Amino acid sequence: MLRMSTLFLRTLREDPSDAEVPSHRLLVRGGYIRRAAPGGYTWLPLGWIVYRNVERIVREEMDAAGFQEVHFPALLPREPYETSNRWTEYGDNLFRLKDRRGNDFLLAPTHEEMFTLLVKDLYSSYKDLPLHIYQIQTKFRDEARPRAGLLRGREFVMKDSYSFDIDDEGLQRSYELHRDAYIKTFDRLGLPYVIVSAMSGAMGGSASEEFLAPIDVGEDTFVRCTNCDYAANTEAVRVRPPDPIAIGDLPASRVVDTPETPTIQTLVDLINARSDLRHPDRDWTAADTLKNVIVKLKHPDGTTSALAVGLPGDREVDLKRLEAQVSPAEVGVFEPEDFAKNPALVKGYIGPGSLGENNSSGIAFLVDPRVVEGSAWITGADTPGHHVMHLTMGRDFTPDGVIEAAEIHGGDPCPNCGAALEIARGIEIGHIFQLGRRYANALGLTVLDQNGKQQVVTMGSYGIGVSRAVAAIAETGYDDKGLCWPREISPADVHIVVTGKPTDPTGPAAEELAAALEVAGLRVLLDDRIGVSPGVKFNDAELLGVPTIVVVGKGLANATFEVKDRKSGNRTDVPVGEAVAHLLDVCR
RNA sequence: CGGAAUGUGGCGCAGCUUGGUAGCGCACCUGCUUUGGGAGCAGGGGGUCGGAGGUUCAAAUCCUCUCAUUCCGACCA
Repeated sequence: MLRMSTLFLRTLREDPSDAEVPSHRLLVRGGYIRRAAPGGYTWLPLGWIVYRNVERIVREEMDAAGFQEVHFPALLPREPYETSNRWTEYGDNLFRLKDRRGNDFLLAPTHEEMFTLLVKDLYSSYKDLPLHIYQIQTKFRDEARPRAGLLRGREFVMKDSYSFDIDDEGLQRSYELHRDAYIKTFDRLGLPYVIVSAMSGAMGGSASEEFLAPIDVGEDTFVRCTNCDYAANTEAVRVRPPDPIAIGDLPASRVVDTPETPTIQTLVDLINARSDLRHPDRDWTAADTLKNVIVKLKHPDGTTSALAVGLPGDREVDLKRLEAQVSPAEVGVFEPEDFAKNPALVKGYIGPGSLGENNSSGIAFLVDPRVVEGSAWITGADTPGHHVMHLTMGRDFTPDGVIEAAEIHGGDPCPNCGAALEIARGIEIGHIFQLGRRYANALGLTVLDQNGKQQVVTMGSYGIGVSRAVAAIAETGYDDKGLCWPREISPADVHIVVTGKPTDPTGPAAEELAAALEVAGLRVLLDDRIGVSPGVKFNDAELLGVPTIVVVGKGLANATFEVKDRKSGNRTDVPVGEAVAHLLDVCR
């Protein structure tokens, strides 16, 4: 039994000034966590109970799926990460340190290498596969900007699992197995989620999905269809291209004099104002123009190259989407001195005439999927003060390829069904993906197949942010009074509030109830503090967020307890004699 | 890494412009009263004002440097 009189807890009446998001604010105010370092939090007794409840559910679901738990050190030597090239690729996000002999170590940000090596160490036959192993471990990432309390820390707990299969079909089955296990886990945690297709990013590999809890304070942007079940991370959205247009007798392209039109808007205004250029049926819009943006790609080997992206003028380049396409290269700004080095580029009037590997600039020219064969555009004429109209793809220019780099707008058509997409934010609570053979290849994980031949093992990698899930759960269930935990997560089933004078019979009655509930198997938090006013106790109970609150007070004169549901606020007077049965009913 | 803000008892803040005994609310301790929605009265403990250097008879306050934190952006399995 938890007793408020002795619990290591101090609730705060006011919000801490450094906490912005609700979960962070309420977890600190309610005495669940305390900040110990930037991006690092101490779990206080109530918080630790909540954390362990989440961890237990995750573990039970992994075990139920037949996965086996192992546990690695967080402190690891450099070599395996050197071999997989992540000692370099992880960059500044890796916590690095040296031992007394000057050898390099790291605090693991994730454990693909170690799992791969462990399996290599023990297994050597296809008969041993498939294998699914996991751990629940503290991870370290030197985030440039930790924020939002537990949502993005530099030290956090993650459940990471790995699957090992002999072939792609096996990997697919392992992936599905994990997907199902994740669905069960998040359902049990009471977390709402959307499964979105995602990019695999720096991890390498192919198929990848994220579980996002749709919450506005989340850092991930995703789209979902208002009609069908399509959902995707914005990086992973594939634009639905329009049908190609027969070129036939489309108007010939024509260069027009457009002085003082360095921006899309000034250009559109000018051509709409000129009778000889006006569209016969409607006004021209920014979407009729083709904007050509030059970026600089920084490759991992240190070299740079230029890339031109052509996209409808009503859209900006979405850097995240672009980077996901060009990864592992990074995207940088094409500086004025870069322009100076390439005289074929006329700033403000760049067009397909100069772009492309075989044209004057020599810069690779990739276009948005909306730029289909037969589509006609108003775009730069590569001469100062001039644009070209009716420039038609497939007739007047041919780009080097297609790239998904334009920003996604709410209302864009769904790639599946064509209905409108909506944009939402979410917290990434889980990520599953098919790693493939990257790590197995790098670290030499092979097994003998039926024919006695060495085969490289294919892997899947699956993560749940356990400490982040605590915050996400807090984030999905709170109100202006405080937290509201799902029962299985809550630090207790019942929070008993005792009111009245110390000499009143309420104290002993509450003790008796608490003891009886414990015997019945319920977890009890008893506010037995003496001399604390009822208002303080009520407010603390609501702040702490135990799902069922029992008030032992005035009603006792009529032999009743008051039972309150934290979430709905509904109150019921229950006769003392029926209280245990009633509460068991409520809590089970 | 760019932009902005903030560092004063456990928490929230004032004081800084115009240098002169470090203050308020909450929390904490003692006593009495109070006890169904963050009680009252009285008394009390706790802070070298983020750090270093400088100016000055005198620095929380002015100057320089520095560190840290938070927010926005960039970055991020």
